[in-house]
Amino acid sequence: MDLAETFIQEKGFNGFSYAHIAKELEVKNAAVHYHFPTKEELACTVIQRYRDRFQLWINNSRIKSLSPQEKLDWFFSIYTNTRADNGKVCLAGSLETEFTSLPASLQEQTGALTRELLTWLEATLQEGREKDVFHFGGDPASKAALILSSLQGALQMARALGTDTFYAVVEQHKQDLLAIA
Amino acid sequence: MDLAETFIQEKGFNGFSYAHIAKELEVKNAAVHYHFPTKEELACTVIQRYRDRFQLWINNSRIKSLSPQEKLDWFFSIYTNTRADNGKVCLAGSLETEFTSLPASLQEQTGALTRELLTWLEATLQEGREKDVFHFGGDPASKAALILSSLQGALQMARALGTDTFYAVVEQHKQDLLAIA
DNA sequence: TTGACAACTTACTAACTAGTAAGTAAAATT
DNA sequence: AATTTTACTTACTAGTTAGTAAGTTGTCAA
Repeated sequence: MDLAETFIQEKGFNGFSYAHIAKELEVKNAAVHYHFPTKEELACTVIQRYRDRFQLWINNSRIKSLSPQEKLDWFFSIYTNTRADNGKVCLAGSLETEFTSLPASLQEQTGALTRELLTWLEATLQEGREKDVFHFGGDPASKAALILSSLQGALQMARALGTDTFYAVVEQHKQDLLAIA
Repeated sequence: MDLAETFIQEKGFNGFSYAHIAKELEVKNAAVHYHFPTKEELACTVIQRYRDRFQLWINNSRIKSLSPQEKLDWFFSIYTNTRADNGKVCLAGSLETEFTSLPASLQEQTGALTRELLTWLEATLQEGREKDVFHFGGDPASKAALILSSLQGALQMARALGTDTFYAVVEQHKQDLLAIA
């Protein structure tokens, strides 16, 4: 599952095979099929684990007790670490790019994951605006979608333009949110 | 080339084959290879054409004479039309997601395309700020990267969450840029 | 000690992948 | 009219894909 998750983030769902996983584990093809009969099931389990992990994090009292700025920094750090880890890309972003060629169950999982990320980010932005530390106009849901889409896109862009571009985007988001109106 | 461009935007570089193109054209596999010996060459030509088209647009006097707001609206409309066209995704974004499994020439083309988009957007943002119609802090290059990455990401996100999410992101960008400080 | 089960391997299939070599038929050039 | 070129088709290759069926081996419980 670790390998599958890595491969999806590095090469996409259509970019890896059972053979790739088997080779890394130094086992045969069929050994992987024994644990995950179909590729769809494998990927589905990987996304579910990813979702569970995120829910565990955001329900952790350490994260819950952070200030809005600290929460946002923590959220950004997820993406910064993803970038630092061999130029990986957001799991949701990778799957959305291949969305139309994905089995239905994966499309649903991808949607669910994206909605969960968006929901938490929206709540954090709203909390920050109420506490007068974030400044932005419009709907928190729209601003959350803007930030999430940008982080997704920036991880991809960084592959072509380098990590500096990714950092610039993150800093610009902070600038935009924290600037006194 | 039209079909290849569409396929890259719909299924990704690794998501289509010579057979797909041949079938659509009602010719044989080898007929496509006659015009484009390798898949790498085919995709390379497609990206080059896309780049040329963009350069033609931005050097057109009709686009050049637009106000910064109108230029930005025009730029957004490219992505809105892409979304409307069967839920396609940004060419650069699609290629960046598969970047690590792409031949070197395609990686270079992808980088060049992204830089060209970014350069134009940066100049437009700077022009708008100088004319006091756009308001944002920080470097225009960073703000350009933020907006481009977000448009890329929003097209992908819209596949999982629907077109409304894409529109919300575009409106939020306008809100952010045009809000009086 | 037997037997059940988990975790494999061996050996395979059918479909698809990019790419090629040789032949063909019509159009354009000489 | 003869020749060349363009745009194919037919027929193929070698490699990869997800997935399967049948057999093997070690572990653990009754």
